[in-house]
Amino acid sequence: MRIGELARRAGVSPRALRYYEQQGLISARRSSNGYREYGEADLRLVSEIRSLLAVGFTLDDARPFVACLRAGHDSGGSCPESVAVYRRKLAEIDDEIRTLLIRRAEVAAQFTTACPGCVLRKAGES
Amino acid sequence: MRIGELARRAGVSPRALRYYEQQGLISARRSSNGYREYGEADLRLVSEIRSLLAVGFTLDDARPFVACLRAGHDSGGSCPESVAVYRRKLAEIDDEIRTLLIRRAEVAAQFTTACPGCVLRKAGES
DNA sequence: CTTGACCTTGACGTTGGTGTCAAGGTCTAT
DNA sequence: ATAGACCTTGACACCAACGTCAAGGTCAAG
Repeated sequence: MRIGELARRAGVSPRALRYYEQQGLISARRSSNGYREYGEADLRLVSEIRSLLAVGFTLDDARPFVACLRAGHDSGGSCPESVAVYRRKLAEIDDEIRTLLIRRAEVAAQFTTACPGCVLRKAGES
Repeated sequence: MRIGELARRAGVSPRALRYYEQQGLISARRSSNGYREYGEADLRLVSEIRSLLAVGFTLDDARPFVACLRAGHDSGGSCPESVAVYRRKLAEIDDEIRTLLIRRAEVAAQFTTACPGCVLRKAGES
């Protein structure tokens, strides 16, 4: 299939697919007229990439998963490198959550300090 | 005082101060040689901006706070517009926290689906 | 007079994952 | 032959808050 069909089937833009290729995540053989030609396995790769991006992974994070699938594993996340990325990502998310909780408290503190009493009243009164 | 001194006292770079000016947050009169000249009130404004940026506000968010101080209020957060920003920011942070919690769960779910058993073992085993 | 610390404006680089032209080649159907 | 649906590469735009040069003006001290 050509890039347009893969894009439709995977729910991405052709532009995105070219970008993934440029980043070395996917590849395509070329037909005689220069068009990219993809197989079913590529749809699989792109789907994996998409589901990872959807949960906040970067394309760089997705690399080991793609490699894992290409290596013949039936799951992109079953290789040691992917597992390492999973663990790192979970740690990163936990970190961000902690940071946000702290920040929320800091903002609330600044708020009450700057305008004691404002916090409990509705907007517009003060 | 000139830009360098204000920068040192506020703990920012001269570049940042010029940027704040370009964004309309602060202003400076010019001495005869073209140098920016600041007063103590400006240090106050910059400090306000900094403490807001430090907790994740954008420069745009900081605008009402600066305006509030310029209007003579002793706290940048005591004006209705600032209060509205505080509320909006708290809501945004809460949203981000919720999003991250959901994402954490999704990643963990993908992880266990992709590699059941990996989660509990140490890295490198599989 | 010259060093050197300060100041000026202007403009490009950073980060990620595309969107969106531009300018053109290819192929199918009518 | 021509419309139009597809493809190609290349390159700028985006968002935020600056960092970092470039190329030059200003001023006090030695």
